[in-house]
Amino acid sequence: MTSLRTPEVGLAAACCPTPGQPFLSAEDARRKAFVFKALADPNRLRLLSIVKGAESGEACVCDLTEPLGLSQPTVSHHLKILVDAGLLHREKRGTWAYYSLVPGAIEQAAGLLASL
Amino acid sequence: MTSLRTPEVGLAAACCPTPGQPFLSAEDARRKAFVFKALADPNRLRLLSIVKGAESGEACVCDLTEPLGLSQPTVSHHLKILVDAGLLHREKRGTWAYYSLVPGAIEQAAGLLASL
DNA sequence: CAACTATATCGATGTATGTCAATGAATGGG
DNA sequence: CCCATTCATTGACATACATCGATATAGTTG
Repeated sequence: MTSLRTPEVGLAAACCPTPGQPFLSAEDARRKAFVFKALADPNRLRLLSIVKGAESGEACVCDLTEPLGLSQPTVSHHLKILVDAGLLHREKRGTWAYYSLVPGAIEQAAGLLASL
Repeated sequence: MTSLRTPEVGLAAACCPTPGQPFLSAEDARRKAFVFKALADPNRLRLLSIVKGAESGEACVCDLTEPLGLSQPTVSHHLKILVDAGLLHREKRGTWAYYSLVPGAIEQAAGLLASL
């Protein structure tokens, strides 16, 4: 990605219905596609699944590297994409970075489909 | 696409919950990601939106080329991806190919998120 | 059968994406 | 203050993908 675009806020901007349009505008489509792009990778779905199923509701990178069989930089990369899409929340506590589901984000992403 | 893989059935195979697993299996993740991949493109979302909003519930390729500003081969390509994902249904009547939403497919795709 | 129309497929091309090894940045412990 | 640990960033590379023009296929009509 050239990434000179706006930081992209993910779900926060992709949830607005545009009633007057005959069909999905290019901008709305782009914003919604951005969220689905984050969901369009098996390893990212598994990351979401692990975080969702975690006892404490959160997981650090070191917990996520081994079950997926990916390198630490790769996991970090995927987590960033999920955070940018508004699906995961990142909290740094000491040396560790804890990732947790953004409340309601999954449901909101599902709602993007209903408002096509 | 190398496309020597199995034809990939999209939603039909991506909807099975696997209760015993600690988290999403690699295979389930792959199948679900396949559906989200189909949704991860702005033009494909707009195609779905147009078909959904069509009076008759269906649209032919010639109706879809102009509003998106894409070439006919490109539109055909995107439609094939949506059909393979189980989201659209294709019916050839005479010279025209009519595309319509697979009933319940959108809701089913949304359900994939709930069963992470 | 020939000509026309609507779609699909093919081949090429530029860009995006997933992945890793190497490196950098921040924190905590001796 | 140095070192170990945890995570993020960078650079490189191979693969996947979106797109188009050209071509093939199939149905329609003369």
